[in-house]
Amino acid sequence: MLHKEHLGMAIPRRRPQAKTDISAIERICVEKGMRMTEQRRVIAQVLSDSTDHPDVEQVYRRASELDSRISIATVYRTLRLFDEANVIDRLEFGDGRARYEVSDDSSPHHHLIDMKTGRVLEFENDELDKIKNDIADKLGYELVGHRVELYGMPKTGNDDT
Amino acid sequence: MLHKEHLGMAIPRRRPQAKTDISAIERICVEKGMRMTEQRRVIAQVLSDSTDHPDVEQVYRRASELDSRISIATVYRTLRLFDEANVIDRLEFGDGRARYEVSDDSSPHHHLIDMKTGRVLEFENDELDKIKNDIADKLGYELVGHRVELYGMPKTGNDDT
DNA sequence: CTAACTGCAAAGCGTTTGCGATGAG
DNA sequence: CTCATCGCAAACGCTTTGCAGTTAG
Repeated sequence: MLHKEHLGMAIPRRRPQAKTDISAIERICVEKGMRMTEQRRVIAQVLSDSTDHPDVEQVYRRASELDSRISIATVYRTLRLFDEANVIDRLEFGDGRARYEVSDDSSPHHHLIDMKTGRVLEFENDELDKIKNDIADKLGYELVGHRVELYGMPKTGNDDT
Repeated sequence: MLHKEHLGMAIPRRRPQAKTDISAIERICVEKGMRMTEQRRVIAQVLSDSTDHPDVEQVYRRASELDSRISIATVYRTLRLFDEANVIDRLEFGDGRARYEVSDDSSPHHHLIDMKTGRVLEFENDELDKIKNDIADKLGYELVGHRVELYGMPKTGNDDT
């Protein structure tokens, strides 16, 4: 999993956020006229409790621990639903399966994938965000989405799990 | 939430590159002790002639036109081979299938996907490349790969070339 | 009560692979 | 000749979906 980072630079770790997310998700479900089933509540719980970037299988396993009545089909359906409602973000790190994280518009970030351990680090960089927008603008586009992923090998001296 | 639908026909928008690519690919094949079969030659030809970012199906179709004896399994195998030999780059724009382009170390670039037409624009940005490296470095990593994709909607007044 | 939702199992889709046949070196 | 490579079709891994039963509102 993701532990505290050792480098004190501008490396915002993921906020150990409170259950506000769950109610946020529930609120949006209600707003969109969706039914708040036990399964959705559990999956929302799992997502907001996760500090990593779980794939479907992982969400399924974590949800099953809380409530064994959940099927993986429902996990797939629910994750897609939440993604479309912009409550969570679907990530793809190139290994074929999707990963998810709770959306957080207030602190947009990107990912660096540790090619040795598979760990995923998050980082923010305002300059990068600015350049992205400038480029899109210069090309005549309004930026509606983006994907910035860095893949790196830990430098020697970098203690890793 | 990045779901693109019609990325089907990306319009050519790549700098015209010389056929030197073919010999470059052949050279590398030989260097690595691989056999230069007719199939590989044809696929290399297709790739270096492509100015867009064809997916496997498209490479298969274009190759078939040049030589009908090619099977899609060979296209998959060859593309993977070329990718591993770093002759071509595998791209993923989020629609589930892989796309390919001939590598060009001399002018690293990124992609902006037109969400309206599916067209893929390429752009270079040294500052962006520098920031990427700085971030990886600061996090304790050596950058071994990256993926920067922008998704944009054409601004009004954008002359769709 | 009834439309939305779920579980299950089957299907879908892009990609990979086992195997016997083929051909490059 | 011999082994890398090929074509074919079956298998694979992740994801979606049709259907009949369940449940939130």
